[in-house]
Amino acid sequence: MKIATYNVNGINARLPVLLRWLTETAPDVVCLQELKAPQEKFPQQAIRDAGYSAIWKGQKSWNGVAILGRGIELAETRSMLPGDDQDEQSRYIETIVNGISVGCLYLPNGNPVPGPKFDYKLRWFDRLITYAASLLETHTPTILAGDFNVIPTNLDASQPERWVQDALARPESRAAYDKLLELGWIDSLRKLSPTQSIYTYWDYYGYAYQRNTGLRIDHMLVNSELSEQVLEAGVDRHVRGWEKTSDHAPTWIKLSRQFTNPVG
DNA sequence: ATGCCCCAATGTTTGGGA
Repeated sequence: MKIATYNVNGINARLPVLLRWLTETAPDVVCLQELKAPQEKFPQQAIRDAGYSAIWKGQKSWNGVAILGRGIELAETRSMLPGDDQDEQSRYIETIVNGISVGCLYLPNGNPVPGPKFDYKLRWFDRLITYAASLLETHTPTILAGDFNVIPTNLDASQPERWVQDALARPESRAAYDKLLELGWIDSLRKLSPTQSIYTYWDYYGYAYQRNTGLRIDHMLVNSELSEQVLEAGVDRHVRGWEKTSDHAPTWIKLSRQFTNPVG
């Protein structure tokens, strides 16, 4: 079974790239971020025609998250992060599929620092830490996947010095990410590649992809019950080289468990 | 230090991204 996460940077602008990638790699479950579309503008039919059902939480212009399931209907278990009923930004959606709890998240960017956007990022992170701690108590195989907007260590940026003052690498952001790991969440890609520089994002400008000046900011955190089933983890970096592509590349893990759906 | 590029909106630019 393969689970992936992909910040598409506009679901409608990215539809041809998304469909091409789905057809090419046939992931079983896909977490999407940055739909940049209101609820009614999600391209449900095109995705269904490609063999995937979807649940999504849209928002006009910004944010927006979705989960796709290959040949299986998904039941939404949650569509916002607990802890702030006033939060109107669409940044979390969750389902349970094939016995795995799947949380799809788009953490705030937080720039500029300091400022209200950075404060919001840290508050959102605090809510995530609280909720993530409660998830561990269920002992259900669980994954939290998405764009965390955090460069966890200097190994995760090609030019770490450039990001020192940035919300993606600020000590407060890194400390919050570290807190998740201290709770027991496991960074799948880093566990399988402890010393390798792996990037999931490259700037549109400055030929960043061609120069491989990237960041690792999309993460797949698993609990111990799921970690023991992770066989492989990787990034489909070639997708970043396609026409009209996102600035992020799809990131995935392969599990030992079989994906059982009506289609097979 | 700044811009570069790209998206959505109802634009002839702006805000947001990272």
